[in-house]
Amino acid sequence: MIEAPAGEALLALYPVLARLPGAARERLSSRARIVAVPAGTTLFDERQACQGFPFVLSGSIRVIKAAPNGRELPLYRVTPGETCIISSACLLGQAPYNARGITESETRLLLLPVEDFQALLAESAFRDFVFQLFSERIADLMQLIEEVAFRKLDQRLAALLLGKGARIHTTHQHLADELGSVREIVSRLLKGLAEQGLVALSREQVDILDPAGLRRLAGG
Amino acid sequence: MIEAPAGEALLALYPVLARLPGAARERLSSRARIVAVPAGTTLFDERQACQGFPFVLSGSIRVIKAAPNGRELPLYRVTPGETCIISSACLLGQAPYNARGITESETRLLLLPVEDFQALLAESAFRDFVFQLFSERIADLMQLIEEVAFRKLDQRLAALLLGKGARIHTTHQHLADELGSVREIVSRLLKGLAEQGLVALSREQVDILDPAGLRRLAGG
DNA sequence: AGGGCTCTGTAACCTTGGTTACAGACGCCT
DNA sequence: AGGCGTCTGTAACCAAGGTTACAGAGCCCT
Repeated sequence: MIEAPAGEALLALYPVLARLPGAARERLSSRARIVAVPAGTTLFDERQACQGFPFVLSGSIRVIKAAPNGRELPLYRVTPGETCIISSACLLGQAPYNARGITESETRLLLLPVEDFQALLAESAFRDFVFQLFSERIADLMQLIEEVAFRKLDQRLAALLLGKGARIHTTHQHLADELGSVREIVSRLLKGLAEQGLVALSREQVDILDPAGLRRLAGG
Repeated sequence: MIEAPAGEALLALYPVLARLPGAARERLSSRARIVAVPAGTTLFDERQACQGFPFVLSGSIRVIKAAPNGRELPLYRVTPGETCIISSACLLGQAPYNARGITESETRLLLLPVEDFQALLAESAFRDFVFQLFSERIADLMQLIEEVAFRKLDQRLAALLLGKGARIHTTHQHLADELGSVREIVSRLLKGLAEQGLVALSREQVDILDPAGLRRLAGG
């Protein structure tokens, strides 16, 4: 059973749930349970059957593809108010997961058992909601495929930096993880960017000096 | 208006349409039109608004991502009975296309105008159908991302060959196209496979000699 | 001050895959 | 037979990115 404060938060983040008929909401609140997991927890993994459908209340889930040799490629993130399309796809297609989901920070989520998710899908409002997220994510995945297949790493790095504000607090290792590459290469490329006067480097920090230049690099 | 024979074929390929209420079927058959397009026609392209939703009656559509330098990466194929998730996603998200669709052979399709597709989505049977296809394709796209990001070309080539029977009638150029690579590399790799006794090569033909060996290569 | 941790810089080297540039092979048509 | 177009083989070269292997630098803690 979900207590009032959590229920409020849930409805604020997922307004679609407020539009459900009473019975569906009853079922949701009686069957789902709230879990708090620390950062770095693996919520699901490749070839595993889907145990439940997550609504993220706080924190975020990082969904990645892991290579046999240990490298990883981030696919997307699930933040509060969003849903995880891989979970939806698995539940819909009765297929096992084909990616890994890891909490990025401490995360509170509402976990809905499989059968109840199926039941919820009978509600057209909810179905439309999931549908909408689906189509947005598809576009993201297309974008990702394009980047991985066609863009060079310096372009991808430039694009990544542009999405993070003027002063970025991070490590080279972390940037490499976000690109699915390795630390040394990112250091090399960052040095190149610095030599072109596009960024300035210091410990755990990257300052964007020339956003327009970066954009030019990223877009070519 | 769709004549009876085409209507029969449509219902046979897309049984979900037979389960629609009368009004929806009326609308479908009065508003959709049948088009026959020759092989190699570009049906839609990147950054273009979606003009209609296609049901494939015969032939097939090859959906690809095109790189600025002219190379292409196949994303998936739409064959009779399937739907094009990119089209669905565009229509749902009001976004422009982010890939290119080209007929692979002479293709007959039923083209449904945007508004009518939206209306059709109100029918839960149809929505479920699209949903299902969506989730299957998502899995395919994940697979593709994994291959492009992590697999070496010889592994991908091996996997490609395995999906085509024991005697494959094709050109190196065509195989390269399917992998998003170039002819010379495919020739080189095929030579390698032949030297390992996995395949035998002749003009426009590849014979699989050792499927188990190929599988081992593809899977590692 | 000294030890230990994380983060960064960097050089040498290797593998993969793409590019360029031909030469020959096969098949078909006239 | 001669000519042409497509398909294949192959070699030399190149660029990108990954791997290995260290050396320092900055920081925190005791």
